[in-house]
Amino acid sequence: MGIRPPCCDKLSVKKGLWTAEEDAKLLAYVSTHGTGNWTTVPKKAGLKRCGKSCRLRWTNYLRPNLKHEGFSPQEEELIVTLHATIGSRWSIIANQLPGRTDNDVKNYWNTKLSKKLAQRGIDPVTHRPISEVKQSITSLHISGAGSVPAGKLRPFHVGSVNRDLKNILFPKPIPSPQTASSSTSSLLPPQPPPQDLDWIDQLLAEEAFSCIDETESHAKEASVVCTGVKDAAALPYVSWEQCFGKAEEEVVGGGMVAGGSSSFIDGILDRDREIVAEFASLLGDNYLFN
DNA sequence: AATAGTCGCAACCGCCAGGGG
DNA sequence: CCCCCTGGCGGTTGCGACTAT
Repeated sequence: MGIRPPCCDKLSVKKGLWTAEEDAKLLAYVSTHGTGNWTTVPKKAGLKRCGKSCRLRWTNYLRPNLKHEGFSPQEEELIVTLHATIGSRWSIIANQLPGRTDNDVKNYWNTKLSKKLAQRGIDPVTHRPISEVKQSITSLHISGAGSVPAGKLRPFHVGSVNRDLKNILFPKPIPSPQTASSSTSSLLPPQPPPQDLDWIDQLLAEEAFSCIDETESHAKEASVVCTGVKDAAALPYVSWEQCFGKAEEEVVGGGMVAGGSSSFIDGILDRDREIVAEFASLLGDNYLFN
């Protein structure tokens, strides 16, 4: 890779905050001539700025119909939901928020939302409970090769912040009557989170809800692994701690748990493919996997 | 009142993809 | 097909405003 030439003559270009006069010049020029070729805009508008800087100033601040007030709870919800789903693709997220720019959304995420999530014990990167993320990291260290027991892998989880979107992406299976009424189980039957919580509380409540739900099914899977009995339905219920304890011993001992286990990275990649497929319309065809 | 620390936003930087010659 | 230019994007930094000591 060669050294890229600068996008403009940096020595004669002004940097830093824009003055009201510069804003007025840029606004006046773009209002009458449109944006067109940004590299020629500063010269034609009488500005000692880089074209790139002009474009940024226009799109992030001067463009009409931009919102300059704080983010509403509904906008917060949407940002968190979309970030949980597609990650830090700020331009795509911003496109779903009329009047907001990618820079706005990115700044708001970095300064407010990520901290808010972290304070509530949610990892802002994975949107999973921090304790669970730490445990996954510990497991990675234990296994060394990057493999984790089956139960350690949970699907990438989206909170309840946008129910319509979430129901499309992650339809929750209706609990079977058997599961729902299993009063003999040492685990409480899964209860849907109450509807009157704020979005972060709901996020936490659903995390707990899904942990219970998935822990039970993973325990069944692990039972098969631990006991060697193929038909999970025929097995007596074995607690998750029992099974995972045994599985972890095998991992520590150098052996990998057979069946039902998968690579941590593979799990992430698989989920990523699913997400990309679901959001193909937003991401464009280039992101589709063959 | 002075200083240090923190926060939030605007802007910059470097990389990449796409289009045109 | 290759090269160059431009626009777009995400990560990072700079700096003023605010708060705590």
